[in-house]
Amino acid sequence: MKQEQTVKQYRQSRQRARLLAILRATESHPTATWLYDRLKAEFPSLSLGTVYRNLAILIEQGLVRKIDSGSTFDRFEAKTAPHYHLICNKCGKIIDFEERFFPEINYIISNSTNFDIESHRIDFFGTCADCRSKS
Amino acid sequence: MKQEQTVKQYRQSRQRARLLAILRATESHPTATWLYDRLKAEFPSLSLGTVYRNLAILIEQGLVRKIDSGSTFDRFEAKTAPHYHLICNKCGKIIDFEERFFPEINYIISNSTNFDIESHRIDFFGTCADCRSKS
DNA sequence: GTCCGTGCAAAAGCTTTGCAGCCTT
DNA sequence: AAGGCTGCAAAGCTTTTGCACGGAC
Repeated sequence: MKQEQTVKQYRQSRQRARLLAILRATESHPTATWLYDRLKAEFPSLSLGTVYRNLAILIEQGLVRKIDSGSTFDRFEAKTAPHYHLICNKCGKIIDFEERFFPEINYIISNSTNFDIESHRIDFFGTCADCRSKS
Repeated sequence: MKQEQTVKQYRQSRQRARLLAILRATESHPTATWLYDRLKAEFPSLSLGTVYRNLAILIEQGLVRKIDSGSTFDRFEAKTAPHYHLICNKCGKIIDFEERFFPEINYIISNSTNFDIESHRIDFFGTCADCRSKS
């Protein structure tokens, strides 16, 4: 949350490199613990603190984004093209939706407020196909 | 998060009634602690647990909504007309924006996915007028 | 050699919950 | 009288942090 004024110099770290690789390779939007479990297979002595610290660094570098999914814990994703999220009310799964993007709404809103808009996020809530077929 | 199958019978509670009243009377999007402090003035022996329990009940009744503001703590609002949020990146303030609503995007997205969309939320991020004038 | 990154463990912060007694119905 | 609601305190969970050591540069 805190923003550094000076640009930090980061060293290379195998843990962080792999963390980013895993995040990029997965379709899901993992929690810190999930990433920890996954990474622990490669680094048996890994600690959760390292995962959080590296996630914070990757976020600061703009490579990763934190998602507020409405749960008690955060989810993360590697940042790619702008996209929205479909969040299932039943199972909590998050699905990316990249086919349509509405950049114009930033201007629509900017023009009718004295708020300086830089970005927006849209989350759609409903029921995913899996959960629908189960009921 | 857990959803009850059976419909619960709620009794009246002065604390809950006042909690909702305060939430409806405020323009801000308070945290649980803010509501606690406010309500404690009326109920000196109030406990934070009661605030959380009543917020959960009000949410289940559909009268209150929890907002994921990207902070470490939750914010709440009494549910009214559909609206979006302008969230200030500098001070964290949340401003309601009710002038424009885009119900049609639910259909746009529904039509190009097999996701059953019930609702959406849009949050705009940027800088509020106060913070802009300060810099 | 410097000092960032890591592991370990403790701490922090917000939220939830068990329990006994009170209040609503 | 039954059972939700409350206060109190303890517990729970996710996330953060202090410290000493190892690794990157």
